[in-house]
Amino acid sequence: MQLPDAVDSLSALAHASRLAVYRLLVRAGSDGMPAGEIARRIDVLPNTLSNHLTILDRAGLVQSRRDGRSIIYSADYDRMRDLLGFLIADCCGGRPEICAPFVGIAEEVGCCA
Amino acid sequence: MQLPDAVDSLSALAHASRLAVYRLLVRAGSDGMPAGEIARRIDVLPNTLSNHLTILDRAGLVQSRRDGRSIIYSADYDRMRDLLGFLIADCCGGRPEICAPFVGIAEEVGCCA
DNA sequence: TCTATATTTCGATTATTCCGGAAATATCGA
DNA sequence: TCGATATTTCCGGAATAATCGAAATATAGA
Repeated sequence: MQLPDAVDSLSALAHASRLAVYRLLVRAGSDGMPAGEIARRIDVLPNTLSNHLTILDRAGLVQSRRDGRSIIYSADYDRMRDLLGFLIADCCGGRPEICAPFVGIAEEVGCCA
Repeated sequence: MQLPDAVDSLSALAHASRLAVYRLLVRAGSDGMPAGEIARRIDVLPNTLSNHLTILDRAGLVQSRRDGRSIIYSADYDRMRDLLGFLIADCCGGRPEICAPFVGIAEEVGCCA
């Protein structure tokens, strides 16, 4: 990942509604969730949500597929891993001790035990 | 970390110059770097950089201390760990397999071996 | 104290983003 | 085909952010 792409992803996530949408989708897993249900849960108008989803999609953070009348959105985990990798990689200027705290952060958070 | 704080941090990083500044600082380690040198390296005017540094500081991502006429800025690693933890924690909706790719990402990136 | 250096603050302009109403598009079932 | 549902697109105004010149503040050294 290059810096401009990282900025795009960070910008997409740097908004209360969009971050809430993204959290919802990563929790929904690969099943994803239709736009309408997202709108109800986050409590935003459908057209406003659509704009937010477009921004997340352009940033590569979510994917979409049509299922009948619904469009199902789901989180792109690869993109998140790339973004985290970019941020974590930044912390190492040849000094492993600096970013040692980041090793195994997933376990520390009580996630993916 | 709560969502509003995460949004603040993400917003602060969602700007090309500020992300570049932050990368510079995490590489500089705890020694930090004076504002003037940052401005030269990133190639932005001192007053513009000062605004960016204020934003990063308010987001809790950097710290500052005075040294003579210079003000030394340094990255706050705890805040970054909290932010990454927040994002990673999001990936686990009771489904450890979803975010398994994030476990040990630091090593994967070739960082902090 | 005076001057130079380092950084910040202020103020104004420009650019960008956010939001919602209205209309358009797509799909399903009758 | 028709009407209902789901979602997107278009467009305008309002709010927010970015940038820079100029002035202000703080420190060091002569």
